Amino acid sequence: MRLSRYFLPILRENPKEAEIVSHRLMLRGGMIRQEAAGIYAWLPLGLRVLNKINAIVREEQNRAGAVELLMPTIQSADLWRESGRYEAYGKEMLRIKDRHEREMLYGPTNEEMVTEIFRAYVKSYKDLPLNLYHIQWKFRDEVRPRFGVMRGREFLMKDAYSFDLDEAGARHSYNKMFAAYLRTFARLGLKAIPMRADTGPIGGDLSHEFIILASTGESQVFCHKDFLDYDTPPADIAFDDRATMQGVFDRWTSQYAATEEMHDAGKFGALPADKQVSARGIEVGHIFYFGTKYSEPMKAVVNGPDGKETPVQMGSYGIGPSRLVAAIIEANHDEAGMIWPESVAPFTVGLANLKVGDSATDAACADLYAKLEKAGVDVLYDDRDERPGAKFATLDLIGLPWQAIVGPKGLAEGKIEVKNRRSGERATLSLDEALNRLTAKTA
RNA sequence: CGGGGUAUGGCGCAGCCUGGUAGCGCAUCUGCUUUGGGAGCAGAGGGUCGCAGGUUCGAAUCCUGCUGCCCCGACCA
Repeated sequence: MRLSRYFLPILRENPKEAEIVSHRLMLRGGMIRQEAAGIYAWLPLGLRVLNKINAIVREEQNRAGAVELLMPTIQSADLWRESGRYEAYGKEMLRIKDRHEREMLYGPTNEEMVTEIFRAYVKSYKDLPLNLYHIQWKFRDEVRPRFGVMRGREFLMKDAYSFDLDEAGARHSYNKMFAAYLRTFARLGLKAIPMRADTGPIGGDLSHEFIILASTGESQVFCHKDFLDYDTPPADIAFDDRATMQGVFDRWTSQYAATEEMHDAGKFGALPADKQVSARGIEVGHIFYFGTKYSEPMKAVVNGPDGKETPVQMGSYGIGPSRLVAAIIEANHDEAGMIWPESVAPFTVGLANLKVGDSATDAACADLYAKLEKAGVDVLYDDRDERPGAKFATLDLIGLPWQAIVGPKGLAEGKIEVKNRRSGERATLSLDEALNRLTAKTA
């Protein structure tokens, strides 16, 4: 992409409303625009990151056996009356009437609807287990939205729903999502720690929040230091093997880890002092096992092997991709701006032409740009007629992992500079060497 | 939902107390000079001062009502 033809509205000054670093940087970097309290438009750069996160989330859901569909944002109130949550959910649910005065709502979550879909088609235990998920916009009319997309009213959520015949099966489904979440967050460059959680209004008796540690986190969390060094389950792990999945779960729940609400100061205090981690955390995922809470009132039943109708055992599993964009920034930035992990970077390489109009510089840039594109590298070519300082500042701000800096001084020696945004490491290379390095990095 | 702020060009702000030509920096546009860490000079454009009433010869400024947005607390992917 040529920057001169892109839409990247960078702000030089800090917007006054942005209190936390991710919000500030997302506004400055032209990633989002606030349209109302807690409601944001995703500008091109922000959308690229969001889409990359979605792609990783999707891959890991699919790997764990979940099946993607897409449910609507608008739901019927009647559906929610069946589960009893239409009254229970309260003011956080945005209620709407259509032209026929029918009561509708903008979905804050989808347990009811997915249960309705399930019961309409699945009648036999032979069709289980089943896990359906979608990535869809949700609306929760928070009393006080804040921190940009970290706590928006409208937000994107990946929500998966598992259906099993019995509790043992449901636990396996839970464990599969548990493992998939560990993999997902690791691929996003985050160290997420599962912590036992309150089940809240979703209900149920088994629940974990996935928390990343960041100084600006909203909640206080406590955990055993060893978690920080645990290995992520490999891509080829046997998701369908119950013992293997239980092993992952057991290992990642073997040490103390809790959010403030579930904190047990006594247990935590019993850990060796050098293993006690007390930090701020950001919740980036939440999984629940809630049995027949919805299947019973909504009559989602299957015939078991014994021929009897049995309400299915359910669980739900949420990840907030829009919140993750902010969370990743909170965990990856410096004074100059964002520092994207390569897996979610909006572009992998920023190519800076330091002297637009200089024929040698223009030619070298055009050549490198074409070759990088051909090699399948996402490259943002800063071909604007700006001074070098402005280009460096822009590239540092938007945090692309690699910067290829091409100017007349280096070209006189046949060299360009390749800079790593995270380490600050610079290498002076020939065009070919630079091309090799930059394509190798994204292989 | 309680408490506290705030609203003036795209962004950041001053002006309001004490009513009288709407201003500054950045950004934008034009020209020239510049070009390896957010350039310099010269010129230009852009604002019914959140909305609605009221007071007044005259309101960004004073009064009343409303709305948006932000912050602090209790709740949440």
